[in-house]
Amino acid sequence: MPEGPSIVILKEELAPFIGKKVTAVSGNSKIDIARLEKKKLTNIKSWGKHLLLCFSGFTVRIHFLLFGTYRINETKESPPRLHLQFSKGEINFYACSIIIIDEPLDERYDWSRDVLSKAWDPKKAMASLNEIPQTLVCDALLDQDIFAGAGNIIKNEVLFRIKVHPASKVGKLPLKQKKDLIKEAVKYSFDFLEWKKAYVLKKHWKVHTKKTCPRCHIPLKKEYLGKTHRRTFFCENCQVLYK
DNA sequence: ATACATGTTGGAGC
DNA sequence: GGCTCCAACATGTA
Repeated sequence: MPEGPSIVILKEELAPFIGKKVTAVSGNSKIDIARLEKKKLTNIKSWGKHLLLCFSGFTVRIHFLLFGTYRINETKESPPRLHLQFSKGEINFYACSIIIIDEPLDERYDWSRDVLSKAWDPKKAMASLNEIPQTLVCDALLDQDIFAGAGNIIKNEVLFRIKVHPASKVGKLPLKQKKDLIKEAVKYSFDFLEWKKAYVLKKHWKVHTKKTCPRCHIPLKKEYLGKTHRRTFFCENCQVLYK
């Protein structure tokens, strides 16, 4: 479910509920659910993998982690973490992390860090990368403070596209590769978005979950790299190790 | 059917 | 304080 583009798709799917009043609310979330009762959903935003349901004076933040799911105008067997009933239609969230944010969102979120935001600022990303020369690029791409919304699929595909080995140190990357990293993190995220919408995302994976390099046809490596130990697919031949 | 996976947090230990 | 490791959460898929 997660990765930023999937959240953007959800945000778009939920747009018809903006301006509508919550007529009933329930769920097993530990947040003070009653606060949503009779409140109008004023807006829906996203920041990276965060879905933000805006109400007057507070925001409900949904994070789907690894297993979270949702249903719009239908339900699943399992009890919803949060059920929002409207006079026409309903939204159900399952197995996700939910919190209420009481401060203004602009104080909590730096929109220029969201790879899918219009406010995305590549210069800030470059400045952040320059502060972490010892970090491996596979970890840097998953750093939500730098590339909010990028996930493990995006990580693997971006590094293959720019021909950089995941265990390369950020500080050892030539300027060209660093610029490519930033540019492709955004570009691939938008490709991901379009492919996901068209239900053809997996078809376009070059290395993620793959066995053979589509470029040179040797077997791909699958290793658990970086401090996050997330599975990493790469081609030893096509992706240069800068260390 | 057992293990794993598009993710994050908090706590322990060093 | 910072870093790493680990458990916890929870569910569809192979």
